Amino acid sequence: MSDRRTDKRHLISEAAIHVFASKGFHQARVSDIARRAGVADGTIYLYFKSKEELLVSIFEEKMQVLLDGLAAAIEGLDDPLEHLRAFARHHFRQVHENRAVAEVLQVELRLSNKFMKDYRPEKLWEYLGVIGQAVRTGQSRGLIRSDLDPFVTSWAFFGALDELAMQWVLARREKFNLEAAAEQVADVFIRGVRTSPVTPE
Amino acid sequence: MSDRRTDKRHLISEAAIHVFASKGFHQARVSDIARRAGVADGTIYLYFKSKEELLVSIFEEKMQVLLDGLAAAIEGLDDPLEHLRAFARHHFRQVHENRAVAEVLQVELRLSNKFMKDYRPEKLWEYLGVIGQAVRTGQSRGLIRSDLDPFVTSWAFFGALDELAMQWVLARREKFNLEAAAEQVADVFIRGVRTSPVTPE
Amino acid sequence: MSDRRTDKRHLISEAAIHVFASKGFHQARVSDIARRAGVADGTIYLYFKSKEELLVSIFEEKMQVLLDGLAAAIEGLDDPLEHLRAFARHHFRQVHENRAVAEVLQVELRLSNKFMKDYRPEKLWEYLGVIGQAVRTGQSRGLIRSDLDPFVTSWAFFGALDELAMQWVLARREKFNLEAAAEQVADVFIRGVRTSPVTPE
Amino acid sequence: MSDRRTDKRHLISEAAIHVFASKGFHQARVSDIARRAGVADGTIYLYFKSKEELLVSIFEEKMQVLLDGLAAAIEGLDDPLEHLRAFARHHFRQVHENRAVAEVLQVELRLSNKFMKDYRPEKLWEYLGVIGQAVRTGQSRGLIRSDLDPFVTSWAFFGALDELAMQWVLARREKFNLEAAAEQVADVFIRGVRTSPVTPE
DNA sequence: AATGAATGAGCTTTCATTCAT
DNA sequence: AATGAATGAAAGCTCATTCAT
Repeated sequence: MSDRRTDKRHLISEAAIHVFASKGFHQARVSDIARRAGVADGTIYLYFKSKEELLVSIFEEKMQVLLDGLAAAIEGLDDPLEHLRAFARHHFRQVHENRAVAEVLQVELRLSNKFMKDYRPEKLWEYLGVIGQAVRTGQSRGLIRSDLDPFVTSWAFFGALDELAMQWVLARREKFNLEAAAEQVADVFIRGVRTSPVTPE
Repeated sequence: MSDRRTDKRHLISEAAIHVFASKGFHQARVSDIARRAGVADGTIYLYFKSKEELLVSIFEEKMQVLLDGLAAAIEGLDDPLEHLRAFARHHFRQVHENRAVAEVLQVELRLSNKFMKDYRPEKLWEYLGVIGQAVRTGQSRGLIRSDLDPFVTSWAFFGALDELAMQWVLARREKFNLEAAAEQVADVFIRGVRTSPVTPE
Repeated sequence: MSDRRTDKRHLISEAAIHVFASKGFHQARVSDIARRAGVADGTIYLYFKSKEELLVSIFEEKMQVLLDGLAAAIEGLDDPLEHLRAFARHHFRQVHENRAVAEVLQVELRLSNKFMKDYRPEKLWEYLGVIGQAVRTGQSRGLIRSDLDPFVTSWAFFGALDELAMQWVLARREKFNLEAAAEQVADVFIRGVRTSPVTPE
Repeated sequence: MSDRRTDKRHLISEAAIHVFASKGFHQARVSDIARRAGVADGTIYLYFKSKEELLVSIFEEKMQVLLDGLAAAIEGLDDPLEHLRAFARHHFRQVHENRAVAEVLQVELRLSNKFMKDYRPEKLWEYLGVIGQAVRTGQSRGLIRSDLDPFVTSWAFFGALDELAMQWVLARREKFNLEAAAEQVADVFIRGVRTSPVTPE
């Protein structure tokens, strides 16, 4: 049955997220994942081609969730500068709500980039594209400085968020408040990229 | 002989940088490094306790170079906002001049954080500390908004630079100009954090 | 299946006995054992934690066989002096019947004593205990000289048997008859330890 | 100079005895021996062909000392039965006086027998020969039972002594008195092998 | 579909020995 | 004679993946 397939696939996927998050991809053994999922080692290979594909699959799936949430988060917002703020809030909210997923995404982002030469993280590019689009829209409306490269700006913004997310995930005790950080980063970027002056506080 | 020891250690270290950069730490075999360095496998263990320690050693050494260069780059600059710009320029200049080292630092930053739970990348913190200090100085002089958390701001700024550096390193063809990117990121951040309004272009 | 597990474990164990016997523990490669057992190298580690544990396991198992056989051999014998003779006969019969096992036990006796500081060869002590018990019983019945230390006597008797067993195992051609040797050693000891005089031949 | 050669050779030899005794032959590293001897690793190879030859050399040298001492110990003793007692006393006295040497001899005796198939411990045979000669002399004089095989009797006697020596060496705390043990073992054997009856105590 | 026993390639590290100085 | 840096072969063990049941 398709449902059974989906259920078990999901079961394995969730187990993998937690194992990858706690031990890291390379340290995680397939048998660890199998045990946590309550299936036999071999069963994993009925649903995923390899350990690596399992990681990629998690990445794709969770990025899709991020993307869907992001679409909802910016829906109805007209001001492209507010898109940036919404992006930051949404990103950190997701990280906050699902730490394990966040950890795996960090790992995946890094490992896939460096080691899986073939793999193209297109979902990530799509995610980034939302920032790029906001920048381009802002520029065409005269709200954002036209001298900024949307590509550079997107990665810079995402990099800032991502690095903070990683630090938050790595820190055992909460060193800083994630929500407040989202506001600060968004605020700095919005001020930094907008064309109009801002009244000093 | 101290010279011989230093030479060979350096030889191995440089070989490792290139091997780690091209294959990644886990994929790199010790024998690859030995071959590239023109020494026997065992020789590596006369200079480094383990493959992992070799990675850490490269990280420490190169971070020290970064730190020394950074100190020179901000020397004589009074304006803390200019420290941020100098940091960005310096960081990207280093990445540009030594791509392989940059790749290893990316790997190290990521993997060490996740997998070498014990290791504390103090050199990195020191590096980050320069940004944090600039922020605090700017705040005390009324140049930088006092509502910003120096810790959050430091990681956000560094994250932006680091992500761009990684994208630049990963891109086979030059998708963007690193120097121009440094100016843009520095500019966005400086505008974003400063207290005084900026005349629109 | 319990049967399959037992079978394969036994298969590996037997292969190891022969490889250890012919090359010695240190010289024996795990892959030698695997090849002889007709399994893959890794399979061995499904049944034994390490090469060393494999050796210990063989020792324990074979000592248990020795112990069981010994119990049967002295059962029904009242005279403790006859226990000594039965011990010698039984020991040499086992050595004779299973030369490879004997060789491994020799190795084990030595290696475990010297190198595996933690391992306590309790089965061996139990084996020795049978001699000690015979001595103590003989002493309490006035059959064995009370000035003899049972501990010293046990090790001396066992040492005599063991040394002969080793010489017999080492000798390619049969230098001496093992059964006759058993009688002689037992006879010398029994005469040596008993209280009552023996009529000269 | 021959003296220098002899001195340094001896220095290395003594260092090796202690290292072999404390760690065992296989666990001992050549560099351990070199450090303890205060020479460079390579120097050892100016005096000994290999680590193994170093062990053999120690064995030969120390067995010669044993042999010389044994000759002195039985000199002037006419009664071959007393030769047995003298042998036991002498053997245990040597073990007692030089525990480290004893440990190495135990190891050597065992490991060389098993693993260095080519090596013939002729010094050991010579040592054993003293017991065998006493037995044969005793038999020709009618003091020792003629039904005993001198070869078997020699190895049995030596095995008894050797096993006790090993137990004594292995025991950290003194479990038993070595001198007393010598008397007991000698006494048991002498009673056991002699033709004439012994008055019960 | 599910199992899990079996596989076997792969890799870090050790250390006896060599040899240029 | 002495050194000790360098060598490089050797091997135990792991674990992703397969496949007979």
